Amino acid sequence: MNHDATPAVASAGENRILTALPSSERQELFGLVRNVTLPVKTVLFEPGAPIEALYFPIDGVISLVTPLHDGAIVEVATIGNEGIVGVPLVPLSGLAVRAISQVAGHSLRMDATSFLTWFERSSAFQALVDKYTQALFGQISQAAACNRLHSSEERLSRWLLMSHDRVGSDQFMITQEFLGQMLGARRSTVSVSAGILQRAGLIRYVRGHVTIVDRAALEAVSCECYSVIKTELERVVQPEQRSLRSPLDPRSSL
Amino acid sequence: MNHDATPAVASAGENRILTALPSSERQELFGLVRNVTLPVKTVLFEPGAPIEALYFPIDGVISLVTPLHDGAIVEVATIGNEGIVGVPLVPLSGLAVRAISQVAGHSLRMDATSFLTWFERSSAFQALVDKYTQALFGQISQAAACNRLHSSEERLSRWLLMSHDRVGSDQFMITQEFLGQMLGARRSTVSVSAGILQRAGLIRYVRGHVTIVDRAALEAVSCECYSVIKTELERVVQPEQRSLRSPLDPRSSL
DNA sequence: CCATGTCTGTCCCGCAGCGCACATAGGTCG
DNA sequence: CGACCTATGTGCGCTGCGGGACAGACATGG
Repeated sequence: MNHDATPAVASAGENRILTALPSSERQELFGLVRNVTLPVKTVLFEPGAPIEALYFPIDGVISLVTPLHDGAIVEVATIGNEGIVGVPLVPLSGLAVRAISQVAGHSLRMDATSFLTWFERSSAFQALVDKYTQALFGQISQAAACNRLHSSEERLSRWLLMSHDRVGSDQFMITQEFLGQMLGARRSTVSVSAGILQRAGLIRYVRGHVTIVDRAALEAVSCECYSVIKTELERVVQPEQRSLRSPLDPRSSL
Repeated sequence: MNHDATPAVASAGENRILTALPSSERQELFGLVRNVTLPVKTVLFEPGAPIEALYFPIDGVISLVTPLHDGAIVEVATIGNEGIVGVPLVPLSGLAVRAISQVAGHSLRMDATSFLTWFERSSAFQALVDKYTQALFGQISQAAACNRLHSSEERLSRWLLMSHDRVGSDQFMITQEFLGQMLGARRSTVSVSAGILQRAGLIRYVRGHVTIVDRAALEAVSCECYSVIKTELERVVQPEQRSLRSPLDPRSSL
């Protein structure tokens, strides 16, 4: 399933967390990772299972999903080359979610022990990981609100945009059945929503092959959550700045 | 709004994170905190605003909510004496959510700088904070799924149970209007759901005063999310153990 | 004790999306 | 080429809940 010695650079380039490191550290870290190919539906870890390895995606999309007792699953975050799969990492403990690849691609795999060692050793690495963890936290929070209040069409558009950003291509594969699970919607609902987008000329969708045709229009259809999440993720690898949004109403009293 | 020198122990006792620390460290930490009273609707921080202080609730309930551009807000997590308000903390950065007290109570307030200092200095403190952060992460993930798939009645029951655990009493105050915002539902929807629970004899609800009458029955009505989240939060202050749930299907391949 | 504001129960309408079912088109493989 | 599987489009009834609007019960201050 995974192949060592795969060419290190894929279509979307490198993982942006690692790229943001000082080059000397980055070179050292590259010695600790292994390039693995992740076919669609590969499960990287299950809820509660201790994390043995973390993944720095290069291309493709990996989702964090919450499985419910009745077998339903709901996506809570998607991770691409802007992030890390496996944080927040606590030794001997596990995350409460499943990580599963949605769009096939490549990742750099790092042992949890190596990760922890580097986290201790490199303040640059630690800062990036901490910032990403916080952004991931925000992404999930936004998804929680989005899942509650936004329509299936808005959420579908958001999902397509987020995936478009992550795979380095206008086209990628995802079946409507699978998409329905991610969005917490019935397949037929996805079919209808996708049909609307398709007839409007925003996408093309044939047997699992999605093509983004009119990105700008898609952004207009999508809910605000897309840009909110994107902005927050961009901040992780951007140089210093104080606050995420305008400090609107700094804590009311106290 | 906040009063120093408030009696240190309230109905629900102490904050369980701090209580789990070795007593010597705990005593030292108590020198850094201040007991503050948090009336209902007190905003502790806004999305994007740098965190200046963290709160260790003693009683009462504080919610993390995601505000949307149209003014709607959705609750993504509730925090009581089992947790910390303000994590994951990254210097100069802010969380993407608003923290607002839902049920009035008391908290121990700690400056962010003191928090970071202790986080560096005490491995016990660090371990607890990290574990709680991970549990909070899980709580939000579960809420994201719950918000999508569960009925308003299930979610209402869950909310009541979680609050019941946190306030040290069978009775507390929360208006249906406010509850509706938390649940991402109309007030009238809450009224109907609450009416059903009330007529069934599970709760009493008069002008903002909720009384939990039949807790067991409430658990039966609530979705699984209540127990999933509770279990995960309990683990934080419990002695070592390896995994959250059974390591069902350890990563499929690789 | 009354006025005003708050909180709640209820009703009507409309719709998004579920549950279920079925038909068809695009691929695959022998 | 034909059997067969996968993925999609679509229709229909049902329902939970949004949107909006009122009226009654309760609380608090003047």
